[in-house]
Amino acid sequence: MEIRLLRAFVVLADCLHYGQAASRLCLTQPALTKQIRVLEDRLGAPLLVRGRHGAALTGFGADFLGEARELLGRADALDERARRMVRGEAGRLAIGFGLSSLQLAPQHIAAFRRHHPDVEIGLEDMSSAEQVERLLDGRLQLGFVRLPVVAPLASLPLLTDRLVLAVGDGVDPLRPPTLLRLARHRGPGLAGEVDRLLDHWAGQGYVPSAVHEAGDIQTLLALAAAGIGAALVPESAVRILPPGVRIVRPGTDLVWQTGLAWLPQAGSPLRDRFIALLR
Amino acid sequence: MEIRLLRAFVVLADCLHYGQAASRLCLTQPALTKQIRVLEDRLGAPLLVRGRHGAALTGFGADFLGEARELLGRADALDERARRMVRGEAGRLAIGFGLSSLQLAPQHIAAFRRHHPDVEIGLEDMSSAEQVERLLDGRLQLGFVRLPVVAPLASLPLLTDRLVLAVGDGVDPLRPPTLLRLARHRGPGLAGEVDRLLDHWAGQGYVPSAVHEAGDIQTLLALAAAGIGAALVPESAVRILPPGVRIVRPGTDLVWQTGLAWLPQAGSPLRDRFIALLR
DNA sequence: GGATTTCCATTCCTTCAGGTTATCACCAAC
DNA sequence: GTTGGTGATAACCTGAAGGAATGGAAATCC
Repeated sequence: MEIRLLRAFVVLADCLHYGQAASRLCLTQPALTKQIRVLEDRLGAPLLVRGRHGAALTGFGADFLGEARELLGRADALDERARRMVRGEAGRLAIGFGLSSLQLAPQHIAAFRRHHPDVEIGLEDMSSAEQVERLLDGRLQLGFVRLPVVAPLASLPLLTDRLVLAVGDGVDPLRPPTLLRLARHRGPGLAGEVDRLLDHWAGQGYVPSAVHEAGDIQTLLALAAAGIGAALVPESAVRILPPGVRIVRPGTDLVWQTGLAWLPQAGSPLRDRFIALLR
Repeated sequence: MEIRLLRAFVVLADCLHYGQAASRLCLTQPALTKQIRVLEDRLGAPLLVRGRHGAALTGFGADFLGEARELLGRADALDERARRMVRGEAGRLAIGFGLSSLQLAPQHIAAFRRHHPDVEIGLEDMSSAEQVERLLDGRLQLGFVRLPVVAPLASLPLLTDRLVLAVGDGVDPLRPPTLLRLARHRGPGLAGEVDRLLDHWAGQGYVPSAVHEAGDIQTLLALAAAGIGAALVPESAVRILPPGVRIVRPGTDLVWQTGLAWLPQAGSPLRDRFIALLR
């Protein structure tokens, strides 16, 4: 089923006059005659009866006309949609986000959706490490992740969380027996700050006896409350502080940034618009 | 948007290998390469990135793939549907029916629909005269009408109604003052029978003083009940006989047939199937 | 590390589908 | 009869689409 033939037929059915239809199609009349004959041959039945004054649709022609119009409309819509996809006004954007970006992602995504209602946004909830993996293999175009991100990825910092120490009663925040930190896979950016803290302590002649990991911040705080040690947590965690735990600034400034990450070489105008909107 | 290019792209996106895709399309690899490049040029953006081991979709390519598949599916469906239209298994059938065929049309249409579920049937309620007009100009393919029908139309008798006289108390059914008949435009076949009745009466030396027309049978019967005269009605009208009216056979056999009518030269396999089913 | 394989791009050539011009055939209206 | 309008046909031309052969770069294999 060639679009060209359908278009010829639909225009001809509109004016029921080969000459006029041909000029509307920017063709000559014999060319149109041929196209219609080809279409009729392919279908195996006549679409029009040629009278002396113009042509008239056959019953089959009338039935077929509706279907042809339908398909043509969809073909044109696809053309238009493709153009908009190229310009970055339509398409699909797969965006990852995690617990760390719960305050961040929704508002930005909502803003983007307001500007680009035709863009289908696929939101996928996963850890920063998973997001990085999927950004690298292309399953994700954008991710709200803990910064920094590794080499081929680019990023835009959006939110800076100060890191603080949470300690239970009776624990010396400056020399805690154990340092409690979030598991490595939950936040790639944390490692550097942990090292900076340990270096800072080492400079003061102190080395904690152990570094423990936990999978989420609630667990870290619970361990701190039990007097196990000092938990290195983002300052925003004060909202979920259990009783008997207090917040202490470490001796050195430690930060944990959350931001948007992407793979620059996997360019997509849609993605670039999203980034531009956040800048 | 050429179907050919979309098909090439979709197949290529399926196997992500130019050689394999080309052979599936019954093409050589350079031809496919060219088609994809043409498509990319038209769209204005690359659909795939060519790696050393096969190709991979770009983000845009993946977005576009879904849309392309959609359109291709519809194009193929149109092909299939067109084939079935030609074979008379799909399409649209405009059928007229009137009050006179209320007992007739629904059951036949239901039977046809059972045999051909993909046929869209447009039912149009109108008088026999209107049906004839629309059959002649092609707006109707079939009509359940009073017979006989005029010259270029063909017909199939389906139901024979005996015509009887309905008279009120105190009216002589053999010499009624007035003959009450249905309006001419409501039943073309009635005129001949009316004439036969008048001839029959004339042969017996009787001529009614007037012939009155009414638009529907209820009115005719009401007039008869009022003693105006004798109403010539189909025998099936006994079901709606008002009190004080009795049925009398006229001295001669008068019939009124209902049947299916169509315009033979406006052939349509669908229509022919409908007719064949009733034969 | 060179030979081989794999896979896509390029080049060149052929073919034929699709277009144009010119003309014909037919009917209707004047 | 003539003229005008309409679609069909014929002859020809162009260029788009496909095929064969080749190129070239990465991966693979001894």
